[in-house]
Amino acid sequence: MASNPVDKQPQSEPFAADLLRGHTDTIVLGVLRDAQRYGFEIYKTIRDATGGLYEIKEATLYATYRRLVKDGLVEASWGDETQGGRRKYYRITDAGRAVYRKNVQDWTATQNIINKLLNVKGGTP
Amino acid sequence: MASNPVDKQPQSEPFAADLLRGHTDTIVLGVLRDAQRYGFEIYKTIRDATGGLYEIKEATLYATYRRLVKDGLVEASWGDETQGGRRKYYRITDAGRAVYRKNVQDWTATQNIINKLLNVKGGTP
DNA sequence: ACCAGTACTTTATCAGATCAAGTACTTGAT
DNA sequence: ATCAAGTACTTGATCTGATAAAGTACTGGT
Repeated sequence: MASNPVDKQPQSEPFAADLLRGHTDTIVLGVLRDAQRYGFEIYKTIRDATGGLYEIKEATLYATYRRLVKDGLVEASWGDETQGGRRKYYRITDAGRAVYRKNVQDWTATQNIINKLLNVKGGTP
Repeated sequence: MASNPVDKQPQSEPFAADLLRGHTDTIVLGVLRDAQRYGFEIYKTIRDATGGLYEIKEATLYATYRRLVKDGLVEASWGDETQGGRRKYYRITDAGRAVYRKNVQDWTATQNIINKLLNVKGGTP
């Protein structure tokens, strides 16, 4: 009677972000490369950049911001929205740019490694 | 005086495997696609496939095997090395192949997403 | 006998992502 | 005026997966 529990296949459920684990810092640094942005703006930028296909959760991002600030890769300061609606702005530092460049390289290497490993075809031919 | 603490740059330290977090299962499934293998063999295959550049730690892999077996994606059985030197062999199941295919697709999508996000150039041009 | 390598295992720990909830303000609809 | 929804930020608890560190047990070379 088709009691098959494999039923929902929502075609494009928001991505398992765990696949990106370790890359969030780099993604945020990338978004900050050319302009300062406030936290929620970064969140929306990432969310919208993939048409909602992929989303990094707010909690994840705000934790990331804290980490990046602690490590000196970005600087933070409150905007002067005097009439309410506070926004905390983030700017990338020189150290942040250096780390960003390195991480992009590592990411390229990682892609190559995984692509290679996923093609491992068994013994020597 | 060059008291710069940025000194060591070992050219190619074994990779930060955390960059692959979430992909280990898929990599192992990939190695098992065409033949059954024992645990340590999988470990060496992965280690050697990248010339030692990248290594998934034994503890990580054995934990992965357990998880894959629990989820029915691989089957395990002891080899009949009667004179000692026990080896536990792993075989991919049909469910495992299905998951592998799906994961490879997800991985491709993930690459596209990250590559896109790392190129986010700011506002509309 | 000893050491290095093969082969498997367990326990504890850590970082990063997420859940769930909360605070506070603004704007649009009724 | 009030209410819901969106903007914007924050916190604490929890989960997963990777790792360190240690151990067991066997084999082959010196």
